[in-house]
Amino acid sequence: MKREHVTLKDIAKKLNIAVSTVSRALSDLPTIKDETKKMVMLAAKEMDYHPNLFAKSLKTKSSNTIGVVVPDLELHFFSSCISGMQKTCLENGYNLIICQSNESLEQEKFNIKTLQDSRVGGILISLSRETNSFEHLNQLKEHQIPFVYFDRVDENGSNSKVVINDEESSFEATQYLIRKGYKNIAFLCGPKILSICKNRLIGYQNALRSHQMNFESDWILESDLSRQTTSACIDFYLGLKNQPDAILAINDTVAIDCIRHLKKNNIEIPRQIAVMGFSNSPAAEIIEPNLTTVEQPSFDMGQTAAKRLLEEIRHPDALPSKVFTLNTKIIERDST
Amino acid sequence: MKREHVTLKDIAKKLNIAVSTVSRALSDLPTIKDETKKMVMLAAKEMDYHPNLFAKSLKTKSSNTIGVVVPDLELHFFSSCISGMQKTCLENGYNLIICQSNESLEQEKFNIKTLQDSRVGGILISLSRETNSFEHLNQLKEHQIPFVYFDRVDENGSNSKVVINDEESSFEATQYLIRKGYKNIAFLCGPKILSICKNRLIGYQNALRSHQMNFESDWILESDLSRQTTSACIDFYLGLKNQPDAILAINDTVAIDCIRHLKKNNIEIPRQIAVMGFSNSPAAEIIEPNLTTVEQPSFDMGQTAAKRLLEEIRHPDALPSKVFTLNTKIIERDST
DNA sequence: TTGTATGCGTTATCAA
DNA sequence: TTGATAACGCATACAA
Repeated sequence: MKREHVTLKDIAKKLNIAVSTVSRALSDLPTIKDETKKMVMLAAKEMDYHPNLFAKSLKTKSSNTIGVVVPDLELHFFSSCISGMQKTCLENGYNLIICQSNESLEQEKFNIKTLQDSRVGGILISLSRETNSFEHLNQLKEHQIPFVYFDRVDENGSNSKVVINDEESSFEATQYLIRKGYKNIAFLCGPKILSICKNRLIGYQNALRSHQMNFESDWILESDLSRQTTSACIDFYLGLKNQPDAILAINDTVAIDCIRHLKKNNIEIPRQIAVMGFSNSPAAEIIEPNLTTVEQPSFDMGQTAAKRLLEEIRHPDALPSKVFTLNTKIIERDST
Repeated sequence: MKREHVTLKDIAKKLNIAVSTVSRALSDLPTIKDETKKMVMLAAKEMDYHPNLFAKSLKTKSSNTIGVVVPDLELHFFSSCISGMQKTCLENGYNLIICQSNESLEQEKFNIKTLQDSRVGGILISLSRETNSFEHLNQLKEHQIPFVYFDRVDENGSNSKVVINDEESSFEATQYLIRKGYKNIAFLCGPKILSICKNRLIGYQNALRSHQMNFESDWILESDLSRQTTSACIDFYLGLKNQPDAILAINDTVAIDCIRHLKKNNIEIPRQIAVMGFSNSPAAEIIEPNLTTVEQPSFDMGQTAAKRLLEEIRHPDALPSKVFTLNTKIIERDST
């Protein structure tokens, strides 16, 4: 059973009125008689009318979809952000087109191009760990496509961003460990090209300094976030003569890999070495010992970023860019 | 710096040829001189031409996006499926619009309507646990919108589906437990409205029967997949005089909640009670003891579903529906 | 308050 | 091999 889509024309024909009248009625414009409006509404419902969004977009030069680019959809942090975005977008009649960069700059460029071709109204992006140039993003401005960074941002870019205060959160996490009595606190960092990593490292260093703590440059290691590298870092720590008694990891994934590898080496946690993470993913509650971590409001982050982007879409070039800094909270569990 | 989009017209004007010629050149149609084709291609690249997909879709009545509806984006199983879909879609020049039903039928209906309004070329869907009617899906056929089920399917629907053999996988999982020497094997099921739950239950029952095992109806419980309910089910098992010595759970989430609650009650796993799950999520490797589970090829499932949908989009009403049954594998770990 | 006419950027049909 | 022109479905300026 074939059935063509019902159009404004069909409704107009049936009611013997003009297409423009139908359009006005359905767009809820003021210049229309209440009676005809009701009539049109009724007919539209009866005939199962669905507006053709392509025609609408073609005409108005604005679409009802926004694009998202995340490094890895399977990481809970990002799927939770997306979940938040999805909610606000749906509430506002927008759709989400989702892309993954797989941590590759090349792929990220391609994603942006695809979204651009799809004429999205705006873009939400969290950078890949390879992203060291921003031309593919900044050219969006020339095309009048607003975009908002979240979590992994271009610090020097003039765009709106939604972040946590990485430096401060990391400072507080480190301070928490210091107050717990740990003396040799290591920092297992991620790719320093990412602002979140760079800033968390700074927060860690500032905390140590302001509490006049021991410090060894060997305690600062950089993992590429893979399990192998993290394990290798742990092995390195264990081989040190001045072994750390606590490890602050760049995120929960790395922290959990730490715990697993430490346990494999029969290190007791937290008695011999404590471990702390970043993000408060569901896995943090599952690993044993349960992971002490800095909670990042991922769902909220997604919502905030989406809300802001929608505003920028609605007020083109009227809005100065803005940085939203969300609060974090230390969740104390058994790994410290 | 404002910049309007470059259109076919702009290229035509610059080269002093007709719009239709430009269109033909860029569409790689045969009826065109090689020379002009090259000329147009060059100009298009130089002028940074991006086709307007809205106009294209409006004209051709087909869009390059497909929709996905999942119950919960934050569950790793689903985000992994989506990751697979994303890959094949991207390779084929399609975009993904993603919706969450949040396990609500009402929301699922709304999602379908939204996707329909967006004129997606097709839909990939895994049902909510509330979905007991399929009118909102079957009406898609009248609108010529193909859709493919994955994982949580309508068994009686005549659509293509991508599934695992739930009955057989569950039979084998149960048999595995039997061969391990467990005598009192319980089955902690999910909402039986879902075919996956119903069929896994059948597989479990068949396995017990064909091995002439003990069986108590009290051993079959139904969780709504929430942590509280699962804990309550465990409490119920522990209160039984004929206590189970192994629990086969409907999925990893439930299995992990089982383990956590059993440990809270100082039950040793697997010595006193063994636990087994379904899915092989990352958390299965993190929980202690590591969870024995049935691996479901989620990424592959997403790819297979997407590939099939694309075929159905390309050959409207030419294809008979097809069921893809993917293989599972028991991953033996320490919880059994 | 309503109708007429035009154009958004494509593709497709027909002549040339 | 190319060009002129008509649609696709909608919104909107303008006329009535």
